[in-house]
Formats: sequence, C-alpha cells, structure tokens
Amino acid sequence: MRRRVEEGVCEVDCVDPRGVAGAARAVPPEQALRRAAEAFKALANPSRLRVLRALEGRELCVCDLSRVLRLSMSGTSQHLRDLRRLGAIDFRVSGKLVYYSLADPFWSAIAARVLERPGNGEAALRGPRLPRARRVPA
Amino acid sequence: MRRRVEEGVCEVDCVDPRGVAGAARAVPPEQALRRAAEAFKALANPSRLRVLRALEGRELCVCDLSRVLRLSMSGTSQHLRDLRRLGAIDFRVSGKLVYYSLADPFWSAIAARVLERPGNGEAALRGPRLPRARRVPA
DNA sequence: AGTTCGTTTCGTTAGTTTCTGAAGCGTCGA
DNA sequence: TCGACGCTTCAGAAACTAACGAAACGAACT
Repeated sequence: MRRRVEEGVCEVDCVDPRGVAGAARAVPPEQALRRAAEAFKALANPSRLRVLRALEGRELCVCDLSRVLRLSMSGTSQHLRDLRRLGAIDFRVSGKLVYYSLADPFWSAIAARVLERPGNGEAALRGPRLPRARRVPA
Repeated sequence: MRRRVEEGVCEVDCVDPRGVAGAARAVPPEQALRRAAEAFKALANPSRLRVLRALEGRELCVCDLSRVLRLSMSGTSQHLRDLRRLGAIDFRVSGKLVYYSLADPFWSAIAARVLERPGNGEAALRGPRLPRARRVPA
C-alpha cells in the first residue's frame, strides 16, 4: 500500500518529525551557510594554504610568492585575489612591487589549526571506498 | 638589457631571496597541504555545513536529513559520505534505517567558529571587484 | 615621450563539484 | 520467499575551479 513513495518522499512524515523540527531550528539561515561555505572554499586549496604559511611573519611581493608556490605569476595573483576577498591577507604597493601580508589572524589561525592537526584530515585521503555498515540491533 | 625575463621569471634572483628562502622553510610539506585542503573542501558546502549543525545534539536518519537539507536522498547520501571521509560524522544502522551523528568534535567546532563569526566571511561575498591599490611611498 | 617590467585581468581549456534519476543492495514484514 | 522500502552507487548534465598565456595597466626609468 504505497503512500507518498511515488513522490520520492519516504514515509508519511518520516521517522522522527520532532528531530527534524529541532534540526531545522538549529540550522543557521541560508545566507550564513553560503558565506561560511565561501570562506572554507577560499581555504580549500593547497596553494592558498601555502600562501598563508609563507606570509607568516613576513611580507612578500607577488613575484617572490609565485616562486614559493611554483606557479605562474598570473595564477599566483588570482589566488591572492581570493584570499584578499576572504579578508585573510592585505597588500601594500611600493613602486612597481606589491607586497602581500597577513591581515586577519582568524583565518591564518584556522588554517594553522587544521594543518597542524596530528594526522590532519588523513581520513579525507582514505580511498573512495569506505567500510560498509556493520549491523547493530535496534 | 633583458636577463631572465624571457623565461617568464622576473628579475635575476628576484626581490628578496632571503624572504623566499624563509618562506619556503615555513611552508608545510606538499602532502600536509593537500590533506588540509581536502578537509576544507569537505566543509566548503552549505549543505554539508547544514548537516553538521542539524546533527548537533541529535542523530538523524538519511531520510530525515534529506528533508532538512531539502535535497534528494541520493544527494544527501553523497554529502554524508564526504563528511564521513573527513571523520566529522559517524553512523549506526538499525533495521532499514541508518542514523548519522557527529563524530569528531574538532570539525563541527571549526564549522561553528566560522559560522558564528560576526559578519563571517562577509568579505567573501563582496562583488568580484576589489578596491584598487592606493599608492604608498616606499 | 617611450620603454621596461611587475602586476592584474581576460579568454580558454582541462578537470572537478553537485545535483538528479535509475539501478542495485540489504533488511524487514507479509 | 517475495515485495516494499531505506539507503547507496552509478551515470550523466550543468555549473564551477585552476591553470596557463596573451593582453592591458601603471610606475619608474631613460
């Protein structure tokens, strides 16, 4: 006796309506989620993390940074733009050179915490296959 | 009198060889960077952040979660796989249902910190154009 | 003025992410 | 033992990302 299965919805009001309601209340508004996701995206790249470390305690021009990143200067410039949008770095122009430096320590601190985490995100590199569920009595 | 400009490299040994050397020393090894970037990638999505909040203090089955995410069940399942790879969540099978819950508080704490940041990553949403440099004497 | 050169922007290409729907797996209840 | 159903996996479409080289921009020299 099918109910709403036709509509791609599981059972009537599904397993735990109160849990769902509570969860819905606990979830931040869409815009905050999008913002935070954007921020994490800015950190989600090895070259950009490299920049945050390279600038720890020093300022460097784009040219030198591109050497540290082993990346073309235009590629480097684009990563720097992303980090600048995040607010993680700032720059200063002196003649022909543009010197970048850390701006908001919040972001470099977060990067550092994840980088220094013992066996950091190691799980994230385990092959695509995950151990399958072991059955547990209700 | 051109030097190495032909090769796409800026000037001889560029602006600040000592800074470059220091930065190169400060930068973590490639693998650590890749791992951390993977971890941040797992957090860099509004739906996955939503999951981490929804599971705060409760466990939910995939079916209910897909309702909270307003997403197909298969899409939900894939996000859960990613978070599981990260080690952020865990699951428990009971009959036909699979209940997911938070595992390592490290990751949900990081997500929370960024989500709760006042005006979090707001910069990251400023239009693509950034204010251009103001000149500053050397 | 004209050239040089560091930096940024643009245009393109290759690779990645995210979603949906279909097919498959495994458990429960009839 | 069969069908129903929750969940996962697969396959494919659409959108996005990361890299490069070419072109543009602008400050500093001649």
